Amino acid sequence: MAARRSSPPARRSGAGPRPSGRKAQGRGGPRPGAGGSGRSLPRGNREAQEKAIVEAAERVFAGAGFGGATMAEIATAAGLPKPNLHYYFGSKRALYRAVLERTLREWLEPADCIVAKADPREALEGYIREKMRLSFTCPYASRVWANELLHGAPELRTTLVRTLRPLVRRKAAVLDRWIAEGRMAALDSKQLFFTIWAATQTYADFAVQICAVLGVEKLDQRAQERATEHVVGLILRGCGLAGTRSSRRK
Amino acid sequence: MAARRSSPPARRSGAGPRPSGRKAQGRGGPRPGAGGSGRSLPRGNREAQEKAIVEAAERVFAGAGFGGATMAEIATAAGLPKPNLHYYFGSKRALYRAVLERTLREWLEPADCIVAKADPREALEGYIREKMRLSFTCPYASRVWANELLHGAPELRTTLVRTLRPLVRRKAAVLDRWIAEGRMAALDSKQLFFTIWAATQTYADFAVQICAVLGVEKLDQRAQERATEHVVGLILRGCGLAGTRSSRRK
DNA sequence: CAGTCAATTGACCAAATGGTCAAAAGTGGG
DNA sequence: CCCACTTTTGACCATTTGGTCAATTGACTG
Repeated sequence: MAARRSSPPARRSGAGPRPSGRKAQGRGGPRPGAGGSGRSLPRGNREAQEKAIVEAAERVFAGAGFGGATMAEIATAAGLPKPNLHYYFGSKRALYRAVLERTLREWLEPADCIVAKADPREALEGYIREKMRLSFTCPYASRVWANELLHGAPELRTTLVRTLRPLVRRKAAVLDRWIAEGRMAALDSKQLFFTIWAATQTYADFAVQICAVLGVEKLDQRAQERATEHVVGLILRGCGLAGTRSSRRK
Repeated sequence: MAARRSSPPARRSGAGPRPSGRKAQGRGGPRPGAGGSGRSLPRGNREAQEKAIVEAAERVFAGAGFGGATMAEIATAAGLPKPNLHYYFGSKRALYRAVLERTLREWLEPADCIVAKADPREALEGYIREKMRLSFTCPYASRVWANELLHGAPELRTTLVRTLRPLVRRKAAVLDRWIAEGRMAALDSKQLFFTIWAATQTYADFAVQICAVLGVEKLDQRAQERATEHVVGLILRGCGLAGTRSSRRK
């Protein structure tokens, strides 16, 4: 755990005067190792590499959690040698944080449609549909996020308080106004967000369970639409916003 | 009585011809080892020990996932030396499975109240309330389960298909009958289960997020009741079961 | 072409971890 | 008290894993 290494990616700066134990000496076998190698990816610039690494990391972290994922696995998934990940991100934790930050953006964005001047039903329906769409199209991001929360959010507890909380406060205020104006049922607006998040992201986070119960290998277009209509319908009705027109498709 | 050993702790199954590497041996010397010791726990019988281990494991697995949890940590949490865990469960995976199996029972039980002869509103309300209660009282179990699903359910995919699926099929049939009889709104009964699970368990799985957004350290009795009334109200309304009487408290 | 700096990579290492052993302690019967 | 059997432990080990380095390659400039 030494090497705190808070320094940014490259920033190699002067030659690390690391005391380096360096006791070493040849282990028993020289280990041919090496083997193959041969470059494979048409490396692009720094940005492209970082993106490739973060995307690979997202998949691996989503599939095994922070503790279960290994840098070697991520490196393989990204098609790069392991030291490369450290070159760009410094440490496993730093890479993990990068993945989480990327996820946060996707997480907050959909709420943009909830504004005072919008129509309550349209705004909420749009929000739910967008959340459902993201659950189906970007399940990895949702899972990484879920995994982090599940384990107590060790990396982003402060982010939750500093970013998510204010956002929810603002959006909840909008809902409260709609409620006060009698435009939707009276309910706890913050809790409503929790329910919407849960109901929509369950299709990304717990997809295996849903597929197992439905007896399918994977949710096809048709099943995704069914699920979306169900969630939209149930929640809108729960909010007293049951549009007369069921608003087929988006 | 040899019978004692009925419960096959390490699955050693008879003369398990475990291929066990059984490599070398003859360590340096006999190693005096066995120094002080000083027992600490008033050990009970086999059953009590296993229970203590599983409970400790549940907490640790919930907090770090399968990959992030370590046997040493679980041993410490259980107040036992590490080899003890292996003596009773054989391996980390086996212990993990034991935890999951324990969780499964809690998971399925609450659905018992959903039977054809029951009143739709009362049955669903009771189910949701029980799920909420479990989320608040046994968050660890829910988190272990969630973590397993999140990572693709490598250990219990078959259990999902063989146990959960049939159960949902039966319960969904009950709901479908109620729907056909016009006793509740027409909706996809299986999807309804997904939504109920998600909406209720989010209070266990993602408690940190909820606490962060609400700006509290922990959900107290009052907050738990608020959350419960919210979920019950929203879903019942969504199912067209809005009891005229809001059914305060249970 | 030499010089400089970013990017790349194979080889290693120290620490952590799942798992194993053999030597104790109990425990109960004869 | 001896014997057979179950439990309990401290000490270890093989392997995995995050992380580091020195050396090398590539691109761009003067």
